[in-house]
Amino acid sequence: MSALQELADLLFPDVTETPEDCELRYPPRDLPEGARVVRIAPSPTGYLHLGVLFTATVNFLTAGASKGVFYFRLEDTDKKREVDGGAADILAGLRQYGLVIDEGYEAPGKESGSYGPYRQSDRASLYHIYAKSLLLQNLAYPCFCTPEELDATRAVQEEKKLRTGYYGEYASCRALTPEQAIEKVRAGQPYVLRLRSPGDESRRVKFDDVIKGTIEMPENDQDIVLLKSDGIPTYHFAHAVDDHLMRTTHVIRGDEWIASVPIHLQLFRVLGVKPPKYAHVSPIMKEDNGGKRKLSKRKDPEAAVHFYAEQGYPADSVQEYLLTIANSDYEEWRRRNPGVPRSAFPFNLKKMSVSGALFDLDKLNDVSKNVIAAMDTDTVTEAVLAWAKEQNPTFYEKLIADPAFTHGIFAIDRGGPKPRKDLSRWSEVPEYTAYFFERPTEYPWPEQLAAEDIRAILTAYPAVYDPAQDKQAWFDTIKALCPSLGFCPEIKEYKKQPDAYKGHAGDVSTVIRVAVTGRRNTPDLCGIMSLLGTDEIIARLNAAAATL
RNA sequence: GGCCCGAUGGUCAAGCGGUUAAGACACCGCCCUUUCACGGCGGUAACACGGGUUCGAUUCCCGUUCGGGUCACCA
Repeated sequence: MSALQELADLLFPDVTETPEDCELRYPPRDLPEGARVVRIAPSPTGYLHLGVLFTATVNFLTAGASKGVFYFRLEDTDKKREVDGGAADILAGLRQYGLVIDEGYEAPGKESGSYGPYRQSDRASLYHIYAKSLLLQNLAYPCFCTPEELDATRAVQEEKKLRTGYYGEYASCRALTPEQAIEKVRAGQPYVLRLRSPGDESRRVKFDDVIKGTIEMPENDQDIVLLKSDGIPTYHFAHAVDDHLMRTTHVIRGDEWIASVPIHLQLFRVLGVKPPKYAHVSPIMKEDNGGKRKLSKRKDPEAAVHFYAEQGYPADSVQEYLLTIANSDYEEWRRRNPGVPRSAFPFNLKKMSVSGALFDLDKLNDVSKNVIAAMDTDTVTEAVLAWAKEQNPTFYEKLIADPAFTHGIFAIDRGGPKPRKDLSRWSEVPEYTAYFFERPTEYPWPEQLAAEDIRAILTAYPAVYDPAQDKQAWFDTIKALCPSLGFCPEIKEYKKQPDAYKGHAGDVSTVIRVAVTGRRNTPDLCGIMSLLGTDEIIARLNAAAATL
C-alpha cells in the first residue's frame, strides 16, 4: 500500500465509498427544460434576518417562475456561533412569509426530499468521501499549523506588505510527505485538511454572475481549509459538495460571497463537477450618518424579521415591499394586477439591482397601507386580534369583550370603491380606535365657534338623532337642524355670504364629531355613531356640553 | 492596503449614443369633499468630478473622488 493510501485510511478509516457512489445515490434531477433548482441555506446563528428573508424570497420566486425546486438546507457547521432555537425561528419565519419549500430540513428528525440529508451536521460522511478522494488525488493534505503559527506567518506577511494567507511558500505543510503526515497524526497532533490549490494568482478567472454580469478576478491560490480540525467542513467545501449533490442549478446568495467565487469555482473543478450558476444579491442597506451600511442586527431593529410581527405589519406587506426592491417593475405590475398572487409576477433575476437599496420605512408603510386597504373586514379583524393577542394583551381584552362591536369598528368605511388608507400596521390600531373604547377627555372644538353655539348644537341634536338613518339621511337631518341654530345648511351658499351665518352644516357635524370622538378627523361619523349606540351617543353629547 | 463591485432627485429606480431624463415613496400647492382618508391635477428636486472617443455623451473608454463588499479552522 502506498503511503498516501495509508494516510488516507488513517484520516478517514470509515470511508469506504467513493464520489462515484454518491453520483449514483444522487442522480441528476428529472426536471423540465429551464427549471431551476435553488435553495435557501441559512446558518442558525441568530434569528431570521431581513436579508435572509429577502434572499429566500428571491430564491422562492426564481424557482416558482421556472417551475423548479426551492429547497432548504441548514448550514450548521459552526457550533460555536450557533444559537438555540435559531433554526426553528428561521423555519417558522419563512413559513410565516409564505415561502413554502419543496424539500429540505423542517425540524430535527424531519425532512422531505430525496437529496438529503439537508442538515449539514448530518452529512459528515458525505464530505469525508470527497475529502478522502481529494487526498488520494494529492489535491488535499493535512495541515498541522497551530493558530499561533498562522498568526506569526500573517505578521511576517504584513510586515513585508505581502498578501496574507496560506499559499505558495507560506503553505508550509504542503511540503510534508505522506510519511511525515502519518507520523504527526499518530503522535496525536491536531490537523485540518487543506486544499492543495492548483491556482496561480497571476492568472484570472472569469464568470458570469446572473445579477452582476461578468466578473473577473485573480485565481485562488490559497490552500483553504476544507475540513476543520473537528472534521466538519468549512462553508466553501460544504457548498461545493452539497450544491453539486443536491443538483442546485443556481446559487442565489448574498453578495458578500462574490470574493469567494474563485475558491468555489476551483473547488468544483478539482471535484471534477460542473459548477452552478451564481447570482449574487445586493444587501439591503441602512442609512447611517450620511453613509450606507448593511442592515445590522445589532444596531437596527428593523433588521430582525420579528420587528415586523411586533409592529403588526402583515406578512404580505413585507413581501410586497421586498418585491418592489427586487424587481423595480413590480409596483407597476401590481397596480395593473391588483389581487393577483405574487407568484404570477414574471420575476427575473436579471431585473435585480446591482447595488444595495437603502431600507425605506416610508415606502414599506405606503405599500402596507395598500395591502391593508385591500383586505376585507374579516381579514382585518382576525389579523388585529392575532396581533393584539401577542403584542398588546390589554387591548386584546377590549377587542374580545364584544366581538360584534369589534368587527363593526373594522367594517367602517371598508370595502367601498375608495378604501381608506390610514393604517400601515396593526400597532396603530389601539390609538386609531381609542374613542370606541373610551370617552373623550379633550374636545378640540372648531375655534371659530362660540361656546354657547356649540352648546346649542349639542343640546338640540339628541332630539333629532335617529340611529336608523343611513349616511345620507343622517346628514340631511343635520342640515335640517341648521337654520334653527343660525347655521347654513348648504356649504356653497355659506361661502357666498359667510357673514350671514354662524357656520355651515359641516361645522355642525364637526361639533358632533368632536363631542363623540374627541377628534376633528375620523372615518364616517354616521357609522361610528350607530356602532356606539344611541345611549352612549347622548351620554357623550351631554358630557361634552357639560365642559362648556 | 490588495482584490472585486458600484455611482441618475432626499429614497427606490427606468434609461442601453440624439429623450421636454419615465414612474413610485416622501414633501408642497390646488381640486373633490360634512372632517379625515381616498381620488384627480400640478409643483420642488437628479445624470459625482476631470479627461478622452464621437457630428453628438447620462449612456462607451481612462483617471479621480466617494460608497459598498472581501481578505478566518464564520457563514
